[in-house]
Amino acid sequence: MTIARLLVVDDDTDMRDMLTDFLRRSGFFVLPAATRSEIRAHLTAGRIDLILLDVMLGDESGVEICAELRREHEMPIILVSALSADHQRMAGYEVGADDYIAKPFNPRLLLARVRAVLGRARRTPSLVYRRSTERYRFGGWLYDGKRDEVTSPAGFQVTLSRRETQLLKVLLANPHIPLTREEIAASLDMHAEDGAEEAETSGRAIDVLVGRLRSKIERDPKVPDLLKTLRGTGYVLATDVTAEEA
Amino acid sequence: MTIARLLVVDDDTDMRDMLTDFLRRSGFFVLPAATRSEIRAHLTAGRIDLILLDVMLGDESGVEICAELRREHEMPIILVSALSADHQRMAGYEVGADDYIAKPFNPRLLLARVRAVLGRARRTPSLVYRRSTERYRFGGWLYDGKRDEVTSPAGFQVTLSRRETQLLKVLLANPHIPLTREEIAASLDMHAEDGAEEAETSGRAIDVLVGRLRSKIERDPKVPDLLKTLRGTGYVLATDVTAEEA
DNA sequence: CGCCTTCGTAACAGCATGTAACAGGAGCCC
DNA sequence: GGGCTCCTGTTACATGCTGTTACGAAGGCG
Repeated sequence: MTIARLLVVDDDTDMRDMLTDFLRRSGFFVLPAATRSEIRAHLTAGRIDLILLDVMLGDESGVEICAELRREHEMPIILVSALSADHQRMAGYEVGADDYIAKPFNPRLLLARVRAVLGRARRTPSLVYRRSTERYRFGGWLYDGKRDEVTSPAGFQVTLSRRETQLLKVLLANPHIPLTREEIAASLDMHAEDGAEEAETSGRAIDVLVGRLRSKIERDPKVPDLLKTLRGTGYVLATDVTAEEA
Repeated sequence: MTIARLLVVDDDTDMRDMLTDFLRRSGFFVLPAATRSEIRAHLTAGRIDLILLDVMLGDESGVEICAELRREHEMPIILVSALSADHQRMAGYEVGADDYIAKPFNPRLLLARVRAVLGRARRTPSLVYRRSTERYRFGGWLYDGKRDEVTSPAGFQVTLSRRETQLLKVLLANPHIPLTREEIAASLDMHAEDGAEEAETSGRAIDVLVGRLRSKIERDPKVPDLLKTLRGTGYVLATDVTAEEA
């Protein structure tokens, strides 16, 4: 996970400072802004992951600015406002806001929303559409879905077993997205329904499977940690994935 | 099997996120949508293999949308609804839905239906999942956010554990800004809420963690005190941080 | 200087993970 | 069928990570 860069937009100095301070102390990189032109300046200057936008910006309407930003940029926007009436909330969502928080808000709640929106956005990959079969390139490796073969960065062919192939596919479909063991197991139709109880099987099957895939796919020390372990959680494919022309 | 692309349409954020998340973790590529216009946008932008459509879309009727989509597109549609009465089920089928699932539904069942419906025509995608790299330079050190590695001023690589990495990120995001132990702990999702009481845990976890990070990062006596202690308060990263392009 | 608080850190215990070894099963060839 | 090979889940053990504890050092204050 990279460090998220937030843009806090509010023309009220106190509120802006409070928000900025709070979010900084919560581990975010925060840029404060008060006007439309400052927003533009920051957007031009560097990457922004999320905009916290006050609905009342002096004479300007945050909702309008939100709509405007939405037309030109992709990053998520959270609207902040003292107006919490439902129709106003709807107005926010309709112009494309990812969330709408009413003041005064619980700091914990704000954090939760920010993280939720960031998480959601992180899961929306940027796409490039082309025509192709299904060959995926990831971290130098090539997976050919038609032949069920994997080619190493050096050009060596590696044969994967059924389980290993299934696992790789699930990972390729979810790059950068953490997957728990349970989710992986479900995707592979492992430890099917045990009637009612979540028998949790002997659990370690996924670990061993991941280990086996690693031993075949991560031999190259130049591209390590393709498959990262998330302690207490599961695993992630920590590399970009590209689909290729056949 | 290619990776299927699903469009999940529901105006209820929670339900939509739940569905999206579940299907993604089951190996599908999922695009979420909440409104009629979002549906159109996604359909225009790229291939969709299956649409999961909620019957109640705010003011709009999912059934109507379904009929409309059917007139213009060929892809299969599964209607999802809290209304399970037979006549409504029939209304769904009559407008051309390929299946009709009543909420609340068994996730396994949903998966089975989706896979069944997908067991028909399919094309092939091409997509790119990208992720920006982040590198930060601080006090001679370099942190590579993509590889989670730290390089010393002398050029030696240092491996950080998960917690150490998290801590470093929070510090990098807040250079020169004092952070209390509580703030750090919150950022690391430590000692979550203990129900009601702020149990304060045994407290010293952060101290120990800081110590461990120091032992790895401050070995160079030429650049001491990167990580300063604020007695009675917390810690500060006492150096400038520069973000680098990948 | 004496007392109390805060901090640094070594040692420890619990636990999650990596992995080698094993055993049952499916497919295959003779 | 018998024997072989590969695949796959289980088990057992080694390793590394993480929070806790304990104790001594350092800081603060009268």
